Amino acid sequence: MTAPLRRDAERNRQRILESARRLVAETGLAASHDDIARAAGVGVGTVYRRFPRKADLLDALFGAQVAEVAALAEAARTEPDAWAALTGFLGEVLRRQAADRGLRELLTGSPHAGELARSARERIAPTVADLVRRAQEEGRMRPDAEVGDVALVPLMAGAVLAAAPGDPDLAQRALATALAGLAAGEDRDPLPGSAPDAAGIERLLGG
Amino acid sequence: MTAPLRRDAERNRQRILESARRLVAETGLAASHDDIARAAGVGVGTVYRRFPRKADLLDALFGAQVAEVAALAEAARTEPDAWAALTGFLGEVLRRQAADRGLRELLTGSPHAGELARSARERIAPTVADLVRRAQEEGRMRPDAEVGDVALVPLMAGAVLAAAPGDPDLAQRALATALAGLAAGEDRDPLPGSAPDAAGIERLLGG
DNA sequence: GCCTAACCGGAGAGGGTCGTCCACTTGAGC
DNA sequence: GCTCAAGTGGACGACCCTCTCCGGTTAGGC
Repeated sequence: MTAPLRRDAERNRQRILESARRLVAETGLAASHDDIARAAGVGVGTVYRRFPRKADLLDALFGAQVAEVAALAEAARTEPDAWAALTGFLGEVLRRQAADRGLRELLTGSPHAGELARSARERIAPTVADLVRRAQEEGRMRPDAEVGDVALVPLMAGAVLAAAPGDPDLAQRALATALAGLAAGEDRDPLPGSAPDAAGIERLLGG
Repeated sequence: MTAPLRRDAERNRQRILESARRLVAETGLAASHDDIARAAGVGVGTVYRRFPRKADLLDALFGAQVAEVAALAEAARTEPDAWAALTGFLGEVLRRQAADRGLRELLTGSPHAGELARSARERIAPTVADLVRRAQEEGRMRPDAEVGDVALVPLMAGAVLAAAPGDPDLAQRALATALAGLAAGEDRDPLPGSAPDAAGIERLLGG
Protein backbone atom coordinates (compact mmCIF):
# COMPACT_ATOMS: atom_id res chain seq x y z
CA MET A 1 0.00 0.00 0.00
CA THR A 2 2.10 2.81 1.34
CA ALA A 3 5.83 3.11 0.84
CA PRO A 4 7.86 1.99 3.86
CA LEU A 5 8.92 4.77 6.18
CA ARG A 6 12.43 6.08 6.29
CA ARG A 7 14.38 4.47 9.09
CA ASP A 8 14.36 7.52 11.38
CA ALA A 9 10.67 8.01 10.78
CA GLU A 10 9.91 4.41 11.66
CA ARG A 11 12.01 4.73 14.80
CA ASN A 12 10.03 7.79 15.86
CA ARG A 13 6.79 6.04 15.08
CA GLN A 14 7.72 3.27 17.47
CA ARG A 15 8.77 5.69 20.18
CA ILE A 16 5.45 7.49 19.83
CA LEU A 17 3.52 4.25 20.10
CA GLU A 18 5.44 3.11 23.16
CA SER A 19 5.02 6.37 24.99
CA ALA A 20 1.39 6.66 23.98
CA ARG A 21 0.68 3.15 25.19
CA ARG A 22 2.15 3.93 28.59
CA LEU A 23 0.44 7.29 28.81
CA VAL A 24 -2.98 6.11 27.72
CA ALA A 25 -2.85 3.10 30.02
CA GLU A 26 -2.33 5.47 32.93
CA THR A 27 -4.33 8.55 32.09
CA GLY A 28 -6.93 7.40 29.59
CA LEU A 29 -7.86 8.15 26.03
CA ALA A 30 -7.97 11.88 26.60
CA ALA A 31 -4.16 12.06 26.51
CA SER A 32 -3.40 14.92 24.12
CA HIS A 33 -1.10 14.75 21.12
CA ASP A 34 0.98 17.29 22.95
CA ASP A 35 1.42 15.08 25.99
CA ILE A 36 2.29 12.13 23.84
CA ALA A 37 4.85 14.12 21.88
CA ARG A 38 6.47 15.32 25.06
CA ALA A 39 6.58 11.82 26.52
CA ALA A 40 8.06 10.41 23.32
CA GLY A 41 10.59 13.20 23.01
CA VAL A 42 9.46 14.26 19.54
CA GLY A 43 7.70 17.35 18.23
CA VAL A 44 3.94 17.62 18.12
CA GLY A 45 4.13 17.90 14.37
CA THR A 46 5.65 14.46 14.17
CA VAL A 47 2.82 12.92 16.11
CA TYR A 48 0.21 14.67 13.98
CA ARG A 49 1.96 13.66 10.77
CA ARG A 50 1.95 10.00 11.73
CA PHE A 51 -1.44 9.91 13.41
CA PRO A 52 -3.54 12.79 12.12
CA ARG A 53 -6.65 11.77 14.06
CA LYS A 54 -6.89 10.33 17.49
CA ALA A 55 -8.64 7.32 15.97
CA ASP A 56 -5.52 6.52 13.91
CA LEU A 57 -3.46 6.38 17.06
CA LEU A 58 -6.02 4.32 18.92
CA ASP A 59 -6.27 1.82 16.10
CA ALA A 60 -2.53 1.33 16.24
CA LEU A 61 -2.50 1.13 20.02
CA PHE A 62 -5.48 -1.07 20.65
CA GLY A 63 -6.01 -3.02 17.46
CA ALA A 64 -4.24 -6.08 18.83
CA GLN A 65 -5.83 -5.94 22.26
CA VAL A 66 -9.32 -5.54 20.85
CA ALA A 67 -8.75 -8.44 18.47
CA GLU A 68 -7.62 -10.53 21.42
CA VAL A 69 -10.82 -9.75 23.26
CA ALA A 70 -12.85 -10.80 20.26
CA ALA A 71 -10.81 -14.00 20.05
CA LEU A 72 -11.48 -14.65 23.73
CA ALA A 73 -15.18 -14.43 23.05
CA GLU A 74 -14.95 -16.91 20.25
CA ALA A 75 -12.92 -19.27 22.38
CA ALA A 76 -15.56 -18.98 25.10
CA ARG A 77 -18.17 -20.08 22.62
CA THR A 78 -16.63 -23.50 22.31
CA GLU A 79 -16.66 -24.26 26.02
CA PRO A 80 -19.23 -26.82 27.13
CA ASP A 81 -20.48 -24.87 30.15
CA ALA A 82 -22.03 -21.75 28.66
CA TRP A 83 -22.63 -19.91 31.92
CA ALA A 84 -19.07 -20.49 33.08
CA ALA A 85 -17.81 -19.42 29.68
CA LEU A 86 -19.81 -16.20 29.79
CA THR A 87 -18.77 -15.24 33.31
CA GLY A 88 -15.19 -16.24 32.62
CA PHE A 89 -15.10 -14.13 29.49
CA LEU A 90 -16.50 -11.06 31.22
CA GLY A 91 -14.09 -11.52 34.11
CA GLU A 92 -11.11 -11.76 31.80
CA VAL A 93 -12.13 -8.67 29.84
CA LEU A 94 -12.56 -6.76 33.09
CA ARG A 95 -9.12 -7.91 34.21
CA ARG A 96 -7.62 -6.47 31.04
CA GLN A 97 -9.54 -3.26 31.46
CA ALA A 98 -8.23 -2.95 35.01
CA ALA A 99 -4.69 -3.09 33.69
CA ASP A 100 -5.25 -0.39 31.08
CA ARG A 101 -7.40 2.64 31.59
CA GLY A 102 -7.41 3.29 27.87
CA LEU A 103 -8.88 -0.13 27.17
CA ARG A 104 -11.53 0.42 29.79
CA GLU A 105 -12.60 3.71 28.25
CA LEU A 106 -12.46 2.24 24.77
CA LEU A 107 -14.73 -0.66 25.62
CA THR A 108 -17.17 1.18 27.85
CA GLY A 109 -18.47 3.81 25.57
CA SER A 110 -16.37 6.85 26.02
CA PRO A 111 -16.88 9.52 23.37
CA HIS A 112 -13.41 8.67 22.07
CA ALA A 113 -14.32 5.08 21.38
CA GLY A 114 -15.13 4.96 17.71
CA GLU A 115 -15.00 2.43 14.95
CA LEU A 116 -12.55 -0.04 16.46
CA ALA A 117 -14.71 -0.74 19.50
CA ARG A 118 -17.84 -0.77 17.38
CA SER A 119 -16.57 -3.50 15.11
CA ALA A 120 -15.36 -5.51 18.10
CA ARG A 121 -18.81 -5.34 19.63
CA GLU A 122 -20.29 -6.45 16.36
CA ARG A 123 -17.99 -9.44 16.32
CA ILE A 124 -18.66 -10.35 19.93
CA ALA A 125 -22.42 -9.87 19.94
CA PRO A 126 -23.48 -13.14 18.27
CA THR A 127 -21.21 -15.11 20.58
CA VAL A 128 -22.70 -13.53 23.67
CA ALA A 129 -26.19 -14.08 22.30
CA ASP A 130 -25.36 -17.74 21.79
CA LEU A 131 -23.91 -18.10 25.29
CA VAL A 132 -26.94 -16.42 26.84
CA ARG A 133 -29.31 -18.75 25.03
CA ARG A 134 -27.34 -21.82 26.06
CA ALA A 135 -26.88 -20.67 29.66
CA GLN A 136 -30.63 -20.29 29.89
CA GLU A 137 -31.15 -23.75 28.42
CA GLU A 138 -28.70 -25.08 31.00
CA GLY A 139 -30.88 -23.46 33.63
CA ARG A 140 -28.02 -21.36 34.97
CA MET A 141 -29.28 -17.99 33.78
CA ARG A 142 -32.67 -16.55 34.66
CA PRO A 143 -35.06 -16.84 31.73
CA ASP A 144 -36.23 -13.21 31.84
CA ALA A 145 -32.69 -11.91 31.30
CA GLU A 146 -31.69 -10.91 27.80
CA VAL A 147 -28.55 -10.14 25.85
CA GLY A 148 -29.18 -6.49 26.60
CA ASP A 149 -28.90 -7.17 30.30
CA VAL A 150 -25.54 -8.81 29.80
CA ALA A 151 -24.43 -5.75 27.85
CA LEU A 152 -25.13 -3.61 30.90
CA VAL A 153 -22.88 -5.70 33.11
CA PRO A 154 -19.49 -4.44 31.83
CA LEU A 155 -20.84 -0.92 32.08
CA MET A 156 -21.69 -1.45 35.73
CA ALA A 157 -18.43 -3.18 36.62
CA GLY A 158 -16.55 -0.57 34.61
CA ALA A 159 -18.01 2.17 36.78
CA VAL A 160 -16.58 0.51 39.86
CA LEU A 161 -13.26 0.16 38.12
CA ALA A 162 -13.29 3.82 37.22
CA ALA A 163 -14.07 4.81 40.79
CA ALA A 164 -11.42 2.52 42.27
CA PRO A 165 -8.72 2.09 39.64
CA GLY A 166 -6.30 0.84 42.25
CA ASP A 167 -8.50 -2.04 43.38
CA PRO A 168 -9.31 -4.36 40.47
CA ASP A 169 -10.63 -6.99 42.88
CA LEU A 170 -13.43 -4.68 43.86
CA ALA A 171 -14.56 -4.41 40.25
CA GLN A 172 -14.49 -8.20 40.04
CA ARG A 173 -16.73 -8.31 43.08
CA ALA A 174 -19.13 -5.87 41.46
CA LEU A 175 -19.07 -8.02 38.34
CA ALA A 176 -19.88 -11.09 40.43
CA THR A 177 -22.77 -9.23 42.05
CA ALA A 178 -24.28 -8.19 38.74
CA LEU A 179 -23.86 -11.68 37.30
CA ALA A 180 -25.43 -13.18 40.41
CA GLY A 181 -28.37 -10.96 39.65
CA LEU A 182 -28.68 -12.55 36.21
CA ALA A 183 -28.19 -16.10 37.44
CA ALA A 184 -31.13 -18.45 37.75
CA GLY A 185 -32.77 -18.70 41.17
CA GLU A 186 -35.99 -19.60 42.85
CA ASP A 187 -38.87 -17.14 43.15
CA ARG A 188 -37.05 -14.06 41.97
CA ASP A 189 -38.97 -10.94 41.18
CA PRO A 190 -38.99 -10.40 37.42
CA LEU A 191 -36.70 -7.64 36.16
CA PRO A 192 -38.64 -4.41 35.63
CA GLY A 193 -38.91 -2.71 32.24
CA SER A 194 -37.19 -4.22 29.26
CA ALA A 195 -33.62 -4.82 28.21
CA PRO A 196 -32.13 -2.76 25.37
CA ASP A 197 -32.22 -4.28 21.89
CA ALA A 198 -29.23 -4.32 19.53
CA ALA A 199 -29.66 -0.68 18.57
CA GLY A 200 -30.06 0.31 22.20
CA ILE A 201 -26.90 -1.54 23.15
CA GLU A 202 -25.00 0.22 20.41
CA ARG A 203 -26.25 3.59 21.63
CA LEU A 204 -25.27 2.72 25.19
CA LEU A 205 -21.76 1.56 24.51
CA GLY A 206 -21.06 3.55 21.39
CA GLY A 207 -21.05 6.96 23.07
CA MET B 1 -24.33 36.90 59.76
CA THR B 2 -24.01 38.80 56.50
CA ALA B 3 -25.84 41.97 55.69
CA PRO B 4 -28.87 41.45 53.44
CA LEU B 5 -28.22 41.97 49.76
CA ARG B 6 -29.38 45.03 47.96
CA ARG B 7 -32.64 44.40 46.16
CA ASP B 8 -31.13 44.25 42.65
CA ALA B 9 -28.38 41.99 43.90
CA GLU B 10 -30.85 39.61 45.46
CA ARG B 11 -32.86 39.56 42.23
CA ASN B 12 -29.74 38.65 40.27
CA ARG B 13 -28.88 35.98 42.78
CA GLN B 14 -32.24 34.34 42.21
CA ARG B 15 -31.91 34.57 38.45
CA ILE B 16 -28.50 32.92 38.67
CA LEU B 17 -29.84 30.11 40.83
CA GLU B 18 -32.79 29.46 38.54
CA SER B 19 -30.68 29.37 35.41
CA ALA B 20 -28.01 27.29 37.08
CA ARG B 21 -30.54 24.78 38.31
CA ARG B 22 -31.92 24.32 34.81
CA LEU B 23 -28.46 24.19 33.24
CA VAL B 24 -26.95 21.79 35.74
CA ALA B 25 -29.95 19.47 35.58
CA GLU B 26 -29.39 19.17 31.84
CA THR B 27 -25.67 19.34 31.35
CA GLY B 28 -24.18 18.32 34.68
CA LEU B 29 -21.97 19.86 37.31
CA ALA B 30 -19.33 20.86 34.79
CA ALA B 31 -21.46 23.81 33.68
CA SER B 32 -19.06 26.73 33.73
CA HIS B 33 -19.60 30.03 35.50
CA ASP B 34 -19.57 31.54 32.03
CA ASP B 35 -22.42 29.35 30.79
CA ILE B 36 -24.47 30.10 33.87
CA ALA B 37 -23.88 33.83 33.52
CA ARG B 38 -24.97 33.74 29.91
CA ALA B 39 -28.07 31.72 30.73
CA ALA B 40 -28.99 34.08 33.57
CA GLY B 41 -28.33 37.18 31.51
CA VAL B 42 -25.76 38.59 33.91
CA GLY B 43 -22.02 39.12 33.71
CA VAL B 44 -19.52 36.45 34.73
CA GLY B 45 -18.24 38.73 37.43
CA THR B 46 -21.64 38.74 39.09
CA VAL B 47 -21.73 34.97 39.25
CA TYR B 48 -18.21 34.80 40.67
CA ARG B 49 -18.96 37.49 43.25
CA ARG B 50 -22.01 35.66 44.54
CA PHE B 51 -20.59 32.13 44.27
CA PRO B 52 -16.81 32.34 44.29
CA ARG B 53 -16.32 28.58 44.26
CA LYS B 54 -18.32 25.99 42.49
CA ALA B 55 -19.05 24.40 45.86
CA ASP B 56 -20.86 27.55 47.00
CA LEU B 57 -23.16 27.32 44.03
CA LEU B 58 -23.75 23.61 44.46
CA ASP B 59 -24.59 24.02 48.13
CA ALA B 60 -27.23 26.57 47.22
CA LEU B 61 -28.55 24.43 44.37
CA PHE B 62 -28.60 21.01 45.94
CA GLY B 63 -28.76 21.57 49.67
CA ALA B 64 -32.50 20.94 49.79
CA GLN B 65 -32.45 17.94 47.48
CA VAL B 66 -29.63 16.27 49.35
CA ALA B 67 -31.40 16.85 52.65
CA GLU B 68 -34.49 15.23 51.16
CA VAL B 69 -32.52 12.17 50.20
CA ALA B 70 -31.16 11.89 53.71
CA ALA B 71 -34.70 12.23 55.06
CA LEU B 72 -35.85 9.46 52.71
CA ALA B 73 -33.21 7.20 54.18
CA GLU B 74 -34.36 7.91 57.69
CA ALA B 75 -37.97 7.28 56.71
CA ALA B 76 -36.93 3.95 55.17
CA ARG B 77 -35.40 2.95 58.47
CA THR B 78 -38.79 2.87 60.15
CA GLU B 79 -40.38 0.51 57.64
CA PRO B 80 -41.00 -3.00 58.91
CA ASP B 81 -39.70 -4.80 55.81
CA ALA B 82 -36.01 -3.87 55.73
CA TRP B 83 -35.24 -5.36 52.32
CA ALA B 84 -38.18 -3.60 50.72
CA ALA B 85 -37.18 -0.38 52.44
CA LEU B 86 -33.63 -0.63 51.16
CA THR B 87 -34.56 -1.41 47.57
CA GLY B 88 -37.30 1.20 47.65
CA PHE B 89 -34.90 3.84 48.92
CA LEU B 90 -32.30 3.08 46.28
CA GLY B 91 -34.95 3.10 43.57
CA GLU B 92 -36.27 6.45 44.67
CA VAL B 93 -32.82 8.01 44.79
CA LEU B 94 -32.10 6.67 41.34
CA ARG B 95 -35.38 8.14 40.10
CA ARG B 96 -34.33 11.55 41.38
CA GLN B 97 -30.92 11.19 39.83
CA ALA B 98 -32.53 10.35 36.51
CA ALA B 99 -34.42 13.62 36.62
CA ASP B 100 -31.34 15.71 37.35
CA ARG B 101 -27.95 15.05 35.89
CA GLY B 102 -26.38 17.32 38.45
CA LEU B 103 -27.78 15.27 41.30
CA ARG B 104 -26.52 12.09 39.69
CA GLU B 105 -23.00 13.44 39.41
CA LEU B 106 -23.13 14.87 42.90
CA LEU B 107 -24.14 11.59 44.49
CA THR B 108 -21.93 9.30 42.45
CA GLY B 109 -18.55 10.64 43.18
CA SER B 110 -17.73 13.11 40.51
CA PRO B 111 -14.66 15.22 41.22
CA HIS B 112 -17.01 18.17 41.73
CA ALA B 113 -18.93 16.50 44.53
CA GLY B 114 -17.43 17.84 47.71
CA GLU B 115 -18.56 18.45 51.24
CA LEU B 116 -22.31 18.46 50.71
CA ALA B 117 -22.42 14.94 49.33
CA ARG B 118 -19.91 13.74 51.89
CA SER B 119 -22.03 14.86 54.83
CA ALA B 120 -25.11 13.33 53.24
CA ARG B 121 -23.33 10.00 52.93
CA GLU B 122 -22.28 10.27 56.53
CA ARG B 123 -25.87 10.80 57.53
CA ILE B 124 -27.18 7.95 55.38
CA ALA B 125 -24.51 5.38 56.21
CA PRO B 126 -25.79 4.18 59.60
CA THR B 127 -29.30 3.81 58.22
CA VAL B 128 -28.12 1.67 55.35
CA ALA B 129 -25.99 -0.39 57.71
CA ASP B 130 -29.03 -0.97 59.88
CA LEU B 131 -31.20 -1.95 56.92
CA VAL B 132 -28.56 -4.34 55.63
CA ARG B 133 -28.28 -6.05 59.01
CA ARG B 134 -32.04 -6.37 59.32
CA ALA B 135 -32.52 -7.56 55.73
CA GLN B 136 -29.99 -10.30 56.41
CA GLU B 137 -31.79 -11.27 59.59
CA GLU B 138 -35.02 -11.41 57.59
CA GLY B 139 -33.25 -13.81 55.27
CA ARG B 140 -33.82 -11.57 52.26
CA MET B 141 -30.24 -10.50 51.70
CA ARG B 142 -27.35 -12.88 51.21
CA PRO B 143 -25.26 -13.17 54.34
CA ASP B 144 -21.91 -12.63 52.62
CA ALA B 145 -22.96 -9.21 51.32
CA GLU B 146 -21.85 -6.15 53.24
CA VAL B 147 -22.65 -2.47 53.44
CA GLY B 148 -19.80 -1.87 51.03
CA ASP B 149 -21.55 -3.96 48.41
CA VAL B 150 -24.67 -1.88 48.76
CA ALA B 151 -22.56 1.24 48.28
CA LEU B 152 -21.42 -0.09 44.92
CA VAL B 153 -24.97 -0.48 43.67
CA PRO B 154 -25.76 3.20 43.03
CA LEU B 155 -22.42 3.48 41.29
CA MET B 156 -23.35 0.66 38.95
CA ALA B 157 -26.87 1.87 38.27
CA GLY B 158 -25.53 5.40 37.88
CA ALA B 159 -23.24 4.23 35.09
CA VAL B 160 -26.23 2.93 33.16
CA LEU B 161 -28.04 6.18 33.78
CA ALA B 162 -25.06 8.12 32.50
CA ALA B 163 -24.90 5.99 29.36
CA ALA B 164 -28.63 6.21 28.68
CA PRO B 165 -29.84 9.45 30.24
CA GLY B 166 -33.01 9.30 28.17
CA ASP B 167 -34.08 5.91 29.49
CA PRO B 168 -34.47 5.97 33.27
CA ASP B 169 -36.27 2.63 33.21
CA LEU B 170 -33.13 0.98 31.96
CA ALA B 171 -31.20 2.22 34.98
CA GLN B 172 -33.96 0.88 37.20
CA ARG B 173 -33.55 -2.47 35.52
CA ALA B 174 -29.81 -2.39 36.14
CA LEU B 175 -30.51 -1.49 39.74
CA ALA B 176 -32.86 -4.44 40.03
CA THR B 177 -30.21 -6.71 38.55
CA ALA B 178 -27.56 -5.60 41.02
CA LEU B 179 -29.96 -5.90 43.94
CA ALA B 180 -31.00 -9.35 42.76
CA GLY B 181 -27.32 -10.20 43.00
CA LEU B 182 -27.32 -9.20 46.65
CA ALA B 183 -30.58 -10.94 47.50
CA ALA B 184 -30.58 -14.22 49.37
CA GLY B 185 -30.75 -17.37 47.28
CA GLU B 186 -29.91 -21.04 47.37
CA ASP B 187 -26.41 -22.32 46.61
CA ARG B 188 -24.93 -19.09 45.35
CA ASP B 189 -21.22 -18.83 44.81
CA PRO B 190 -19.74 -16.56 47.46
CA LEU B 191 -18.76 -13.10 46.29
CA PRO B 192 -15.05 -12.92 45.51
CA GLY B 193 -12.66 -10.59 47.32
CA SER B 194 -13.96 -8.29 50.00
CA ALA B 195 -16.31 -5.33 50.13
CA PRO B 196 -14.90 -1.87 50.81
CA ASP B 197 -14.96 -0.63 54.40
CA ALA B 198 -16.14 2.84 55.41
CA ALA B 199 -12.93 4.52 54.28
CA GLY B 200 -13.01 2.61 51.02
CA ILE B 201 -16.58 3.68 50.37
CA GLU B 202 -15.66 7.28 51.01
CA ARG B 203 -12.78 7.04 48.57
CA LEU B 204 -15.05 5.45 45.96
CA LEU B 205 -17.87 7.94 46.12
CA GLY B 206 -15.91 10.93 47.29
CA GLY B 207 -13.89 11.36 44.13
C1' DG C 1 30.38 12.50 -1.25
C1' DC C 2 26.24 14.81 -3.17
C1' DC C 3 21.55 15.73 -3.80
C1' DT C 4 16.87 15.83 -2.75
C1' DA C 5 12.72 14.06 -1.05
C1' DA C 6 11.28 12.79 3.26
C1' DC C 7 11.26 14.05 7.70
C1' DC C 8 11.85 16.88 11.85
C1' DG C 9 10.58 20.29 15.66
C1' DG C 10 8.24 23.75 17.58
C1' DA C 11 6.35 28.43 16.93
C1' DG C 12 2.02 30.20 16.43
C1' DA C 13 -2.96 30.82 14.97
C1' DG C 14 -7.47 29.82 16.59
C1' DG C 15 -10.52 28.58 20.08
C1' DG C 16 -11.82 27.28 24.72
C1' DT C 17 -11.98 27.83 30.14
C1' DC C 18 -11.07 30.12 34.60
C1' DG C 19 -10.98 33.81 37.55
C1' DT C 20 -9.76 38.94 38.33
C1' DC C 21 -10.17 43.68 38.03
C1' DC C 22 -11.92 48.15 37.53
C1' DA C 23 -14.60 51.96 35.23
C1' DC C 24 -19.31 52.56 35.27
C1' DT C 25 -24.19 52.21 37.18
C1' DT C 26 -27.69 52.03 40.74
C1' DG C 27 -30.20 51.47 45.13
C1' DA C 28 -31.24 53.43 49.38
C1' DG C 29 -30.40 56.37 53.38
C1' DC C 30 -30.44 61.16 54.55
C1' DG D 1 -32.26 65.08 44.91
C1' DC D 2 -27.56 63.94 46.50
C1' DT D 3 -24.18 60.90 47.83
C1' DC D 4 -21.57 56.88 47.97
C1' DA D 5 -21.19 52.10 49.09
C1' DA D 6 -22.74 48.19 46.83
C1' DG D 7 -23.26 46.13 42.78
C1' DT D 8 -22.43 45.34 37.71
C1' DG D 9 -20.43 43.42 33.36
C1' DG D 10 -17.28 42.18 30.29
C1' DA D 11 -12.47 42.93 28.82
C1' DC D 12 -8.40 40.73 29.95
C1' DG D 13 -4.35 37.84 31.41
C1' DA D 14 -2.98 33.24 32.18
C1' DC D 15 -3.40 28.82 30.77
C1' DC D 16 -4.46 24.65 27.95
C1' DC D 17 -5.66 22.09 23.68
C1' DT D 18 -5.78 21.30 18.65
C1' DC D 19 -3.75 21.49 14.43
C1' DT D 20 -0.85 23.79 10.60
C1' DC D 21 3.06 25.44 8.54
C1' DC D 22 7.68 26.04 7.25
C1' DG D 23 12.85 26.65 7.80
C1' DG D 24 16.22 23.42 8.95
C1' DT D 25 17.98 18.51 9.08
C1' DT D 26 18.94 13.84 7.48
C1' DA D 27 18.62 9.24 5.23
C1' DG D 28 19.83 6.85 1.54
C1' DG D 29 19.98 6.32 -3.75
C1' DC D 30 23.29 7.44 -7.15
